[in-house]
Amino acid sequence: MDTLALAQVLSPPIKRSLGDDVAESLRDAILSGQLKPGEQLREAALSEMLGVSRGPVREALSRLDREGLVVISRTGRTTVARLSLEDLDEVYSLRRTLERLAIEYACMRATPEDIAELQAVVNSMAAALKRGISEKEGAELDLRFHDVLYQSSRHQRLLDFWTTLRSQVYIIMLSRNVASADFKDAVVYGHQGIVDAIKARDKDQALDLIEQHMAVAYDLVSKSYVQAYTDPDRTI
Amino acid sequence: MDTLALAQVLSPPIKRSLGDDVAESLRDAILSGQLKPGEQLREAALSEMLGVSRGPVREALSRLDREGLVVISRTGRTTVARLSLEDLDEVYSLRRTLERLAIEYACMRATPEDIAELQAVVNSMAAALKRGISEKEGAELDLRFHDVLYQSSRHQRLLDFWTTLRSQVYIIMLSRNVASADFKDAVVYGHQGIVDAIKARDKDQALDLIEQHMAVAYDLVSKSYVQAYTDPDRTI
DNA sequence: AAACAGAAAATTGTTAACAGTTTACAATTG
DNA sequence: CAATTGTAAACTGTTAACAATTTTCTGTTT
Repeated sequence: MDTLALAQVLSPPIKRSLGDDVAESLRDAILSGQLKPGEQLREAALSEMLGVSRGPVREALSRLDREGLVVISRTGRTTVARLSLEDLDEVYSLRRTLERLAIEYACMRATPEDIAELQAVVNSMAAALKRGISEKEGAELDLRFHDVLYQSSRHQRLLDFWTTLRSQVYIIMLSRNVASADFKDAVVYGHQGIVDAIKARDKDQALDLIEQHMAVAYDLVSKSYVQAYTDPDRTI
Repeated sequence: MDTLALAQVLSPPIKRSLGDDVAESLRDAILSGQLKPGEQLREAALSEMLGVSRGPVREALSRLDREGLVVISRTGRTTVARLSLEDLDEVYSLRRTLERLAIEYACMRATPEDIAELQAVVNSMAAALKRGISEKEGAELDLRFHDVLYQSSRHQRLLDFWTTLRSQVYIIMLSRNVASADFKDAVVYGHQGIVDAIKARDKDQALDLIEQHMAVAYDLVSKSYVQAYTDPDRTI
C-alpha cells in the first residue's frame, strides 16, 4: 500500500484538548441531571474536581454557554441553564427551520451510503422498540437519526448550528413525561417516511413530512413539558 | 427620584472584558481587509501588538472562529478565513432560512417602536442613496435593517444565530464588485415592502418578499463574487 | 536534486499566581 | 427590626512562566 492510499485510510488522530474533555464531562453531568438547573458552577471547584487548571474549565464553560447548557451572567457567574416554556418555543422553532434546510440539502446530496445509514438507524430504533426501550435510549436514537440527516446534507455550517442546538433538544426530549409507546411508534413511522422521500429525491414530500414530524414533536413536548427545568426544587 | 424610577433610567454599564476588545479589533481588521484571507494569526504576536496577554487573545480567536472569520486548524494554527463559492452557498442558504423565521416572528411580535425603527433605517438608506454612498456604507445600512428585523422578532436564539453569521454576510457583501445603483435601489424598495408587510401583519406577503429579497441578493452575489477571498495574492 | 532524519526554533496548550470585582456577612444606625 | 454601610471571603479576569507539540531548518544519504 503506497502512502497516498494510506492517507485515505488513516486519518490523523483527532486531537483532544483538556477543554474538550472538561466540556464533555460537564455536558454529560448536566444532561444526566447530576448538575441541576440553576446550580452554580465555580471554575476553581470544577478545576479541582476534574484535576485540571482553570484555563480548560473556562474554555469548556464558554462552549457550553454557546450550546445553551449553561448561562454566564454579566458578572461572570455561571449556572446550569433553566429552560422556560419560551425557551422551548425558541428551540423548536429554530429546529424546525434548520431541519427543513437539512432536508432540502439531503434530498440533493445524500449518497446511497447516507441513505443506507439513515435506514439502519430507523431499523435499529424499530428493533429497540419491540424489545422495550428507556426514555433515554429513545431520545438518543431519535437524535441519532437527525444527526445522520444533517450529515447527509453536506452543509458544514448547518451541521454546526445543529450541534449548538442539539443538547437543548435532548434536554427537552428527556423532560417530557409522556413519551408513550404510541409516540415512539409515530417517530419510527415518521423517520421511515423521510428516508423514503429522500431516497426518491422528492423534496416537497420530504419537507411535508419533516414539517409534520416537527409539529408532532413540538405539540407533544409543549403539552407535556414538565417544569423540571424551571422549578429549582424539582429533582427531575 | 426614587430608586425604582432610577433603576429604569440607569442600566448597569455593560462589562467588557479584554477578550471583547481584542475580538472587536481583530474583527475590524479582518473586515477592513487589513488582515488578509489565509494570513496566519499568532497568539504571541497579537498579544504583544495589542498589549494584552495571550489569554484574552485566545478567547477572541475562539469567538472569531465561531463567527467564521478565522479558521483554527486541528493543530491549533489560526488563519484568516477564506470564503469559497461553496461557503457562499452555505452562508446564503442559512441566511435565507433564518430570515424567514425572523420574518415570521417579527410579524407576530414587532412593536410599533420596532416598526418605526425599521422605517427609519429604510429612510436613512434612501436618503443616503440620493447623496451617493460607498460600498461599505451601503452594506452597513443593509445589515442594519436586518439587525433591526432580528431584534423585532424577539427571539434570542435566532438573534444569536444571526450574530454568528453576520460577519460572513458582510464580507460577502463587500467582495461583490457590481453593487450597482440599481441594486441599491432594489434593496431600499425591497426593505420598504417588508416593513409594509410587517406593519400589516401580513405574514405570507412578508415571507414572499424576504424570499425574493434573498434570491436577488444571492443571485447578484454569486454571479459577481470576486475570488478575493479564495485567491491568496489578491489584495481586494 | 529529492527524500529523509534529526535538531532547533516557533507556536500552542496548560498551569499557577496575582489583580480586580462581586457577593456574603456582620456591625451599625435610624 | 429593617435598611445601610463597611469589611472579609469568594470568585472571576488576567498575566507570565512552563510543558508539549508542530514546524522549520540543516545536513546527510541515495
